[in-house]
Amino acid sequence: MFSISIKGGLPIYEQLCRRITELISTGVMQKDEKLPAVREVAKQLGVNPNTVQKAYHALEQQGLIYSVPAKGSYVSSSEEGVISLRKNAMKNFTESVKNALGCGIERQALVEAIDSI
Amino acid sequence: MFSISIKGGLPIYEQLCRRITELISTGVMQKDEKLPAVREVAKQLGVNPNTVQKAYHALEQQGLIYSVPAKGSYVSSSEEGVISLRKNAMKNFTESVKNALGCGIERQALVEAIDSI
Amino acid sequence: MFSISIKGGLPIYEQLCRRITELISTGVMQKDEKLPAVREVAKQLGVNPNTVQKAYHALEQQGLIYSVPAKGSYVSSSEEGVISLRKNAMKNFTESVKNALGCGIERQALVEAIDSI
Amino acid sequence: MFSISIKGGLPIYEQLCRRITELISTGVMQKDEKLPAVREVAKQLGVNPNTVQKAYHALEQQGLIYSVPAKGSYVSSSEEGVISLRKNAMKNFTESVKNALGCGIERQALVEAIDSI
DNA sequence: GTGGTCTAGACCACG
DNA sequence: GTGGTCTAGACCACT
Repeated sequence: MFSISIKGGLPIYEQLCRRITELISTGVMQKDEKLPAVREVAKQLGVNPNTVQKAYHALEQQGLIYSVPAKGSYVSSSEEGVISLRKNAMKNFTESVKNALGCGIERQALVEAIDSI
Repeated sequence: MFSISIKGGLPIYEQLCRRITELISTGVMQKDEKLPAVREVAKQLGVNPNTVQKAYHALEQQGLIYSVPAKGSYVSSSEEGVISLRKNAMKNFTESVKNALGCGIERQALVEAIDSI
Repeated sequence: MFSISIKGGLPIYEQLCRRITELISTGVMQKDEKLPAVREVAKQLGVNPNTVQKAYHALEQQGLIYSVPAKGSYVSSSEEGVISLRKNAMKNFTESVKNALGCGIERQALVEAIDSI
Repeated sequence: MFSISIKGGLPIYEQLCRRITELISTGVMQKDEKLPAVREVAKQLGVNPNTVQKAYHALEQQGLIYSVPAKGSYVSSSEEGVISLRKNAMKNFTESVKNALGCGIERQALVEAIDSI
């Protein structure tokens, strides 16, 4: 279901967060859909349950999912979820803009790049 | 000359790299211009000289600066480094734009975000 | 009759206890009034009968309700329970007020917060 | 420096969070003051370092402290810190108000209770 | 069987 | 020595 790459330096739990975030933002996982159990994901990836738990916990604090003890974890009802996603997306965006401007790329070039997508 | 913020989680040597990269790519520092001495920067920022050395070393490997033993470090004359940086920045930028659009953020909002920086 | 939200992390039996406590303390349920049967509540909420049973048992130990075997559960006639509840609520309240004032929040803001509920 | 009680059912990391929050909100710990190292606290309390780390991490996400890898953890410069504290205090406050109202306590009684503190 | 918490100990990058 | 991440395995409350 999920795939991770040990190399890349990125923490495993971070990779999980991004992958799940991607699945939610692209609509592959619908709201209130159940996520696979912590232990199941851990076993499938050959990873420690704590690592998966950490990812789920982080996603819950972002408002993307909610966990019900003894029941499971579910995709958040898209009110909070979308807000959180957009907030995060804007943060990444502004960061990349700062970086681009810092490299001498002009504003107009960025605007054109947006329109060409 | 340089300023760092100990907060933010970003390693100090990374911050130094980015700052110097910015100064070079924006033309504030011209080619063959001498960079301040490692010890001077370290003293001014109150950080360990090893940290500054690490930043200079990383920049040298990127081809952005070159070191002359017993003389100092200078801005590299080749423009390969800057071109590579811009290419990378544009890649990150387009990626973040795709992500933002995928979350339902509108183009206009992105353009406004650029102008507000 | 009762409604629960599977979110929020709060155990279902806890939610039941609070809801019933609320109904009793606000006078919606009068003394010696019969509570709905365990199985009925369970079926209606789609939860395990054991969960409802646990809630009723906890309330009985608090003295808020009493059970007649093979008949059902009824609101207790004694007002000790309610008094104890109010005492506890006031304790929590004053504690949160002290905390809020300690953070620099003004009295007026607290009063307004009360009125906006 | 810190003291915890195993009993009480409250998770250890939660107790740590509350204790540190208290120390900050009461002004015992000033802004940019260094918190004791994760391992040090763990050793002193006879608790696992991970547990302390969890508490520090939670406090960091709340904006109450900030951690600098390889340097230490520090009390957040009181801009974010106070905001976070007030936000949390108001949350607790409204919760206790709802609880009190649910027990049949009247608004006026709550207002009087505030003024008597 | 589920999520949540905890222990015991390890490795890493960084300063 | 510091925070950050990870493993291996355990116990608990709840459904």
